[in-house]
Amino acid sequence: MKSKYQKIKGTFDILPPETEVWQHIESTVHSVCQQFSFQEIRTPAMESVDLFKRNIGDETDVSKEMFVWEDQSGKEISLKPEMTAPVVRAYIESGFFRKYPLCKLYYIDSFFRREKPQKGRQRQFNQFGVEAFGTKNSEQDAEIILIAKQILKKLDINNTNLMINNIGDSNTRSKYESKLKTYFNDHKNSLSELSKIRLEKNPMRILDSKEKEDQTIIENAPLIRDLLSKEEKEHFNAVLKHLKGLGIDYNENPHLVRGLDYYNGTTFEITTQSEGSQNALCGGGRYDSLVQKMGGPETPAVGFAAGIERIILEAKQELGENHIDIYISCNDEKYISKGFNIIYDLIENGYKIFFDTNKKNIKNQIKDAVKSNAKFMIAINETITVKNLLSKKEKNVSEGEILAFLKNQ
RNA sequence: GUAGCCGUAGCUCAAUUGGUAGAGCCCCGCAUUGUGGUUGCGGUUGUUGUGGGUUCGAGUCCCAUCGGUUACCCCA
Repeated sequence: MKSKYQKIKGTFDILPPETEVWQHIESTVHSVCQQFSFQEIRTPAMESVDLFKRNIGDETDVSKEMFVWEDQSGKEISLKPEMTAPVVRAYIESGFFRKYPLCKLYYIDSFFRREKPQKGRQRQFNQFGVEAFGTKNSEQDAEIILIAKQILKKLDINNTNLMINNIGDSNTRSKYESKLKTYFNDHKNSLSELSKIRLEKNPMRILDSKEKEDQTIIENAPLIRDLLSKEEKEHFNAVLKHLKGLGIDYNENPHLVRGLDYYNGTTFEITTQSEGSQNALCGGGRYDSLVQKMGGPETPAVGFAAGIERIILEAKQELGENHIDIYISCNDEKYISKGFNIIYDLIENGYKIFFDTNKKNIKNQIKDAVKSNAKFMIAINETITVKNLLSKKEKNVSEGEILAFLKNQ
């Protein structure tokens, strides 16, 4: 029917039976993260807008995609577009850096970005992610990646590609950026129109260019790897060694750079091999300076975030049949309180029931019960009839005999 | 932000060069079947996304708007 109201552009309802897929993913995330003793964190849907502007950049492109408004007191508020900044805010505000010197957190949440919707990209979207605070050590990078891989494995997503890189610290990055700028400037005439614009705005983005004419230039571009310090190289090699030891395949991708300033060191991304431009399932890396920049103590950190919508596109999980144990028919007003007592007993004993509160006639209820895959039907009247819908046998029992009767079936 | 395609019953879709809007599925009821998954009969639902325009006449053409979709830009 034509609805008077419709959902906001770029949002979607998650309806049954598809809800089951979401529940499956969420419970997998909970169980894997908890196996690694990561603890769940939940933060408000909205934050002060500076939390994001200051930390993910004032640059127009990114910040204009936030949902921002002024509340009645004139305060600028934003729906959260990502989770790293809120987690860091909570981490500092709650003093977790003292309580948990090594602090391992995970989340599952909805985020909001005012982008043009397309496949795998909505205005309200869902991610899960993990963040570990308090150590610079390479084994923490590897554990984070292992968790990501393990969750995907538990979800039967195996045709993925792990790309990994080390982008150095902010010094290295700015040196690299100017080197890149010089290099691309020297080849400016062969660059695509698009990349000429990128050259002014964000030269590192050229490395991601899809334009054909850019590819050779990109191949021969200077690599950030060559600018890394000795420690950074050692750290990177150590991470790779851990991954090898775990049997996790990876591709070093020297062109994998993250858009935000706060990243440093290890960066990685897990992509699918399926077609489509939105093929990144999961992205993460180190952000050793963010906690301090946000007013906390110097605290190294590493984490990742993964998009649930895109994972669902990959998971293609079959929906299970919706099994009901017992279909309850209680059509006579006189016996409804008896019916409720029986229902309560059944629930207390772990049965899954469907109570037909719509009072159809018994014949249609039988059809309904069969269609719903119920194993038993209990018709409550003056007598109580328990019917085994598989064997088609039925028996009249007293209220006290129901549980025993069911157990013997 | 830019561009292409699309928008008909709850769902999937049909409607020949513009001529009064249809099918299957689902749902509901009745009957029937070896008184339960069969089969038959009947029934509900649409101002063809919305608003304008052209025309004697528009689902079909034009404009706008909203929404969807795909790609680009961007991507925390």
